[in-house]
Amino acid sequence: MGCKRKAKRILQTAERLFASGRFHEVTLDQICQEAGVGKGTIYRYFDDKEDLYFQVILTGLDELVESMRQVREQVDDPGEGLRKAACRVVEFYRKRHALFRLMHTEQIRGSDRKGQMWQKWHTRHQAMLDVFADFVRMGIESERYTARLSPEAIARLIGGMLRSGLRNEDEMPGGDEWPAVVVELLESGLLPRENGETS
Amino acid sequence: MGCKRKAKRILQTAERLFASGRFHEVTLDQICQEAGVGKGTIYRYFDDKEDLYFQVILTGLDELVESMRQVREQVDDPGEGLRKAACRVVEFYRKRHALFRLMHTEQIRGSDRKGQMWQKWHTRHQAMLDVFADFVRMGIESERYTARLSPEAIARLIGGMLRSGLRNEDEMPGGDEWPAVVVELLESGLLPRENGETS
DNA sequence: CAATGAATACTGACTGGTCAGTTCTATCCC
DNA sequence: GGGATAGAACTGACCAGTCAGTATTCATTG
Repeated sequence: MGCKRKAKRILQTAERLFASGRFHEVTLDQICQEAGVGKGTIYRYFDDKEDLYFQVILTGLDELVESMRQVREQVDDPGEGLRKAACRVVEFYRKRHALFRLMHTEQIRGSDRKGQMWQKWHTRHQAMLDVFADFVRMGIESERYTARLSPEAIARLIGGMLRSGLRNEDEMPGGDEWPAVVVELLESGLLPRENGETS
Repeated sequence: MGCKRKAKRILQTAERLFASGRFHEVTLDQICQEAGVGKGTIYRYFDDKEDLYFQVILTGLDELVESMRQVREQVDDPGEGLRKAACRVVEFYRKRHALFRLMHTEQIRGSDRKGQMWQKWHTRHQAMLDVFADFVRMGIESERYTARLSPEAIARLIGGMLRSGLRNEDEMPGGDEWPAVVVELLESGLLPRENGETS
């Protein structure tokens, strides 16, 4: 049982290192050295390298999901909700850029244990997107939005845009602004328009 | 100098295998076996495993860029251009799903030769996005669009959305439709609106 | 056209290094 | 004291990359 302080240090170090290089470029010796723990200690808390890798991702994603759900609880207005949620995501990944890289370095299938791991990843990622989808749905139900796409699909689009923005934040306009701007851009495509159609 | 038939086979096999697993999970023995060439032959055409990996990506990306540039030559209307370009991207990656995975499995920096490689990747990726950006710019200059974001930024957003869509095509509405729908959704956020503002 | 030989393309067994994972003893600190 | 930990030393698997030898191609010559 013991304190999980060591486990936490290992996770933090691993997060940083795994984000700075590919899986095979990061050695456990490196991790335990930089974390200031013995190599054996890693194996006290994690099954193997692969497990450690996934724990890094999953614990990080859990934090994000938790934070997103708060937004859903606290906000009623769809537009505001979408903007707040977007800002939340961006803030989170900005703070933990290492995790961002890691999270979106899409790794691959696999029907074994690794498959289960990606299953878990998928669940959490979905949970995050669901927050966006819920706000969109809210907007549609209250007839503020009209959409040719499902809320889930739109949620994914938002996710994709935020990801692109994060990857190139230097090209995005001032500071905390851009996530809101991006969401508004998309949102205004959801608003019903009386006059001319797009195409 | 002989035909590069073998080189091509190696590239094709490598594309498939690299897309199906992470870099360290794919062995050269596997590649040369499935490609039906001797291991040494790989080294006749490629410097090393890393080089092979990048060649797969770069040659693929080159094809896509070429295809995108055609769209720019052939289309004048911004809206139509964006839609066509989006469809082109999606078609391409649909045909070569392996490449899609590979392309967007963002690998990591590195100041050595690997850095140069990512430089090249970046150039080509930029070239692809530039096609979108050019159409957006065209729309802005002709005063059809008004945007709070730069054409480059918007191009990235489009890229992000298409990527999300491709990753989950099953959730997207009917067949070849969705790229156009997605672009129109964003485009309608670019059209000037007389009445109420979004926020 | 066949024979010759040189150049080039190719093969796959082998090697050396790397590293995940284990074990064990000395040490820490609760 | 006793459980947790450090970390050195070890092992065994694995695999990128090599290279000596074989096959193929092609130009040259009688």
